[in-house]
Amino acid sequence: MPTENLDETARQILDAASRRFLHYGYGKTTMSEIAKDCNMSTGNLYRYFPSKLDIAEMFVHVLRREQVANLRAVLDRKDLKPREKLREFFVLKFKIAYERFHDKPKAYELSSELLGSRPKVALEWENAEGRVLSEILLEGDAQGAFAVEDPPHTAKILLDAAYRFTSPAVFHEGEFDDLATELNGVIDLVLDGFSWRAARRDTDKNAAAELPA
Amino acid sequence: MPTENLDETARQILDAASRRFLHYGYGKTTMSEIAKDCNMSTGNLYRYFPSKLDIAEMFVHVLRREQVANLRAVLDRKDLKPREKLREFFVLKFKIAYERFHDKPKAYELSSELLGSRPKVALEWENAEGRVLSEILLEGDAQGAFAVEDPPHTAKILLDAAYRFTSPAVFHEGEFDDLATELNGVIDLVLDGFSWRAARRDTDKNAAAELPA
DNA sequence: CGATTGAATGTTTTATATAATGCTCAGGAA
DNA sequence: TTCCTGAGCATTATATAAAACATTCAATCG
Repeated sequence: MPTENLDETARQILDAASRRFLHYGYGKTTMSEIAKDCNMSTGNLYRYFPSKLDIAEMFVHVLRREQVANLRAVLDRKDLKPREKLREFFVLKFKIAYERFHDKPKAYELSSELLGSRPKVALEWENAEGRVLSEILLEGDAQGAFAVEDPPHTAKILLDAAYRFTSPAVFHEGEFDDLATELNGVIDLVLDGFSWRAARRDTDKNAAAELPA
Repeated sequence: MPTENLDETARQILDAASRRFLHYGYGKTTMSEIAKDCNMSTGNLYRYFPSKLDIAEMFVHVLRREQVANLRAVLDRKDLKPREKLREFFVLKFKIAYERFHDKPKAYELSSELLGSRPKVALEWENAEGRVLSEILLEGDAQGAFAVEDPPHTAKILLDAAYRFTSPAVFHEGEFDDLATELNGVIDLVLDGFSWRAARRDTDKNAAAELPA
């Protein structure tokens, strides 16, 4: 699992910075500390990263890649039917958001800081996850579990509906189990919506078969 | 429409404070300014309100009452069917949240300030709106449009699903029309979910009728 | 010549001093 | 007794000075 296609020195810098970011937070780690950890001067850091913020961006980029990979793994599970995959996708996304907020406050602080000054990063993130979700929808559609005409659009709708539970920007105050129960309630309703659409598509198909132009 | 069952003097104080809150924001209005507007001393303010924050709380309480009344008005509209009422409820709630964020930044600031130190206020708010939504669901259930076993619980689920668009805590960056379109997409899916549940309940009923124990 | 350094620079954070503000209360007016 | 005042106290916010910081670049190294 190669971290990135990065120079050896750049990797070293990123590792040192990552350790400090996680332990002390973005604001409390200085460039000279990172440089000292790497036994080099501050000036040299700038040969590998344009700025401190770019180191942070690379840091969350790595985190994000892991998360998207975890979400994509749901797609490959043979033991789950499409509807179960959909549910698992959102429960996992919720878990990730909840844990990061509660167990890794420094990573949360870093994300906030970054998203404030680099809004594009959030968009890329959403798109990457939207693509995974679209694939789940497409697979489910092929197997007749969903009736999805425009997977990317429907994926967006679903991400909206689960926003409360999965957005890194929302403050999660309740207990994990309580929130998870509510999220499952939302998913139940959404899945029933898909059931209705699938059933209606079938009746339309039958009607078309009975009345060929 | 009596503002509150408040003392005349208390009303005067609340009015003066409200004007300043809206114009200058909570942080930039001082107790002595409010007192001066009312031609009284600062000390006297405390005979009517325990603290500045309590004046603010009363202020948002009044705002909230208006909003909940507007939402409740949807319930009484004779020209709308239950499903349309449900959609109108959420579109209106979205409008309120969007406009307050964009057109009344001071009121938004005040809400944030208050919700930070008085979390209970937010809960009361949610509950009041949940009650209105429950009534819509109950009415729709009676007319066969929805199949809702536990209206308060389902109301919570629905508020969760629309959280992205209706929460006063979420930053609304997109265009109004784009967000409204997405919200309607969520509602479409949710309504299809209700259609499925209603249809399923009917078949269950028929099955029970055909097989009387 | 590419890689690295570390002092110099302008900006941002932080520490400190100062002013403003929320709130209390002993007393006065009605 | 009820309502109100306004100076005084403790706290919070603002302005200012000092320190730390991110970033640059001419000079050095291998």
